[in-house]
Amino acid sequence: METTRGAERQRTAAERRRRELLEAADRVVLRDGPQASMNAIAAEAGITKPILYRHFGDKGGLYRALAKRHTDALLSALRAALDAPSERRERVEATLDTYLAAIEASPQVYRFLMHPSDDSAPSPEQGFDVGRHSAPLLRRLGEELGKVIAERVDLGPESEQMARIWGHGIVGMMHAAGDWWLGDRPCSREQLVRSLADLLWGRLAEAGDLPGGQGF
Amino acid sequence: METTRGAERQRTAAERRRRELLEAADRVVLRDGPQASMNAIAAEAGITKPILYRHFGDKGGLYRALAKRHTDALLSALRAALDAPSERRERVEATLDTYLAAIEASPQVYRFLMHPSDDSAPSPEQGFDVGRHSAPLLRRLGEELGKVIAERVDLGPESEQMARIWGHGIVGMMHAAGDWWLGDRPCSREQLVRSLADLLWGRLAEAGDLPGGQGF
DNA sequence: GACTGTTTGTTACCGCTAGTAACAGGTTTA
DNA sequence: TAAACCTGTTACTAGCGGTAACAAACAGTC
Repeated sequence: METTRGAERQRTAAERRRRELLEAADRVVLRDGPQASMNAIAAEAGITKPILYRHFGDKGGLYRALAKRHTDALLSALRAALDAPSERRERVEATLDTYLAAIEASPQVYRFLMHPSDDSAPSPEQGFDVGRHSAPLLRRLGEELGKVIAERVDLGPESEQMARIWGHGIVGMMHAAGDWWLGDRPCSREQLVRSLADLLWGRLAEAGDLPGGQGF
Repeated sequence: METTRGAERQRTAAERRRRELLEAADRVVLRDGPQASMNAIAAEAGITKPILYRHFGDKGGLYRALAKRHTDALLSALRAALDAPSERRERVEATLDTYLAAIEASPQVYRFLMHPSDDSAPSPEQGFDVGRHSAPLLRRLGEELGKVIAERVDLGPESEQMARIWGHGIVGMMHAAGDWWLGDRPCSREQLVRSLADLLWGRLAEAGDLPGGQGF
């Protein structure tokens, strides 16, 4: 019986095809932005729409598969920075810098991951599904960082909840500052990293009021 | 000559109409989410599409007008909290709480403002216009907060740039944490506010390492 | 070799969207 | 009365995501 070997070969062929399709989709998204159409992606891959739909279900499926690749790559880079053997402050700065370097290196990828023109779920239900349409990458980063903080930092009672809050907060800080910085590039990356680390290190609390007007 | 009085009357009539249309759009967006169609909005207002287009140009124009109303409202609430006469820490907590209370009170509005299903600018150009597709509300909040910090806090040399960075960073922190919190509501608002303020007050730097594994 | 099922691919369509052209009636100005 | 303008309509376009129906190539089975 040739069943198993034939099936095997077909499966690997399908996987290779899928990779090819994802690479074609990647090129189109990098060229046209997140609003790239399924037609354009199919054309780039040299095929027609229904095949794309057979492989990925719907547009959201394709975009999710596409996002997962980039997200995993960024996440492992961040994990490496987070695990470097050095002082806490240095590790924080290295992590911030890794993230900023990544979004600086390929802003199109970043834009796709963060603002995916979100129609991944047409969502007929209208409950309190707020954040679900937000970029899932941010959530994932926030959760990961929260876990790392909970594992390594002593925050007293209710440590775990505070660690999760901080994880999401710090990731949000990094993201918003990076997004703004990437737009009009008002300073060097080093300066941005240092300023954000200073913020996390409590310089806001320490700084004195400026003369004139009420203090902050 | 009746010219001026007639023109006046017509202008105010047009403005009233515009307000009515915006209110109808508001209802639909609150009901259907940010992907509400122009047809649905026109139907809610009791008219047909071309009138909508005559008033607002395109969908982006309508959404921008709609967003401005809510943004202005939120912004003035935040400014009030930021100007309250009390200690810096209290003011920071009040501001965080004001923001979180607002998004808690009407998550649909929040979702519209933050994830506007961004087609406000079809953007034929494909330069480094990254953040432009992000929610403009966050940028505006970040800039405002940066200004406030620069005015009131003494940060030494290069104070202004650091203040802007901090403004965007703090707003991003507030936003990401709020977005996550609104999703699965893992703790009370007070606790969230306190934890974020603690983060800004440098507790991350002060906290000790947890035993086992490398520190953070 | 003939038969059957699965995979890969196509064309041609559906319903929906944003946006527009062209035209009809009412009111103000001259 | 006639010109100008505003408000509103119907009917259309082009493009989108998504699908049904069908054609060919290939596997394994009798």
